[in-house]
Amino acid sequence: MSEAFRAPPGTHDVLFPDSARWEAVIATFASLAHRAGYGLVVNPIFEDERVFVRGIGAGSDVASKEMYRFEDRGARRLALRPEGTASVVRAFVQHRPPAPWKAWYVTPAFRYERPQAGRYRQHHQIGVEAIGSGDPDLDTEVIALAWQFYVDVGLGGVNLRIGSMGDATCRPAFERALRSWLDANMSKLCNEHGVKAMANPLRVLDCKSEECRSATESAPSISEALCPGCAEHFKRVREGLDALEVPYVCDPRLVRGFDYYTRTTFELSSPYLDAAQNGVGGGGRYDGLVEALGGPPSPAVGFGIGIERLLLACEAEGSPARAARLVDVFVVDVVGGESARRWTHELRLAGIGADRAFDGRSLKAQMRLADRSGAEIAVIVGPEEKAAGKAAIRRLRGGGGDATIQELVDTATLVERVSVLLGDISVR
RNA sequence: GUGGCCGUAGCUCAGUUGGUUAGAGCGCCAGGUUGUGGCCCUGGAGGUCGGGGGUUCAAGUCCCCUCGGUCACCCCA
Repeated sequence: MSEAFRAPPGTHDVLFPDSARWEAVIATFASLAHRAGYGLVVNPIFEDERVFVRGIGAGSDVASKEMYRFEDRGARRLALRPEGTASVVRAFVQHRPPAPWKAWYVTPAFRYERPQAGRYRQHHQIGVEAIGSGDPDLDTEVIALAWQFYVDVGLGGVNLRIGSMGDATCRPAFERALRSWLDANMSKLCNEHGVKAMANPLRVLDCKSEECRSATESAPSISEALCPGCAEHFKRVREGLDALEVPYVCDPRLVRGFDYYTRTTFELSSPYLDAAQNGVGGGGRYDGLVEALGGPPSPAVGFGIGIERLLLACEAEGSPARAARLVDVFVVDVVGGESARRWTHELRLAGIGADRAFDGRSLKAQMRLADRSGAEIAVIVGPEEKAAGKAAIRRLRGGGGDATIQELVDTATLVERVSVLLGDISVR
């Protein structure tokens, strides 16, 4: 045997039946987004690296040291997408669909970091972007959509925090005020932020250390520095959420990692996960990003949710996983396989999930596989059935005890009979 | 990038102060039941003990190096 390869660090394979939860999560999200008028958008997984750098900010950790960058044979500087929004915005700029353009996506995202629980070099995000409207009701719609999604997948326990980061009118002044306050209070901050504070002053507010927490109690608050326009916008968003009875708390310290955010930001976290990695989704408004990527000035808002984190939270919160089953019928054929080939095909054409054994296995072995497949029904064809043009239909579960129900049917009515039986079972 | 912990069968793990052919449970395959799954019983396949070097009469066990995994810091989904 030659060397057995493994998936690269920070990446992972998801096999059935674990992947069944993925299918369910994506289907739930697709349905919700679709009902709200969001259409699927599929983007390239890599872009001109500047698409990401301009959006998330050259100074951010993600852009400065966590991107997977490479040069292709045409000497283009490319990068694997570290998040979803920038690519969707680039697509808007390129194609100019009628605004507001509402799109949803599911995509891998790549960041070169040291992997640990709940953090991967390739993780997956689902999300929506709504581009071309600054209406606060759109913020409300997007946040309510995110909230409803968690409810639908069985996570009633997530916490929603919202805040406003201001805009070009009021944020620069706030940053100046904060910066000078930090200058004066440098000694009270935790070790790391003593140094880092000047590079990105807003991040200090988001620090989890006790020193920074208590020190910044008296720091200037963005909520008091908002210009009238931003304050009004934020108020309207809160009113909208109140009206829809979406539970949230205002957090003036909420600071998101990417530079493109303006006005509304929000984050969802699970109290069942460790604090360091408890963020299960987040988003906000990014009114300047479209223009930064070469489009017309277009306000926009969106959010992204990490699928792996979401599933961790589901597990931690104990939301029940439904038993994963692929097929309803298993065809057992001990006379050569011709019947297995035919009946699996016919059943599938009739819309019934069907599987079979290969490699000419014994009856016992095939029955074992039938049981393990999770199928409700085994269709059995042996020499006697074959000669008589019939097939045995055996109930594999639910029947109760040893009194297993089995019947012999003419092959002409096989598919119909199986269909009726499955109908009865699902009704029960 | 920095640090802690851990590498024995597909999985979860035993393996006594170094001492014969390295074990268990689960899973897988087959048989018990020459036409019937689950439960039970029996048997089987599957391991260069992560890799390399060293100490020793003898290394899964001790030492060094290396690779890999995992958790945490940082940051984020």
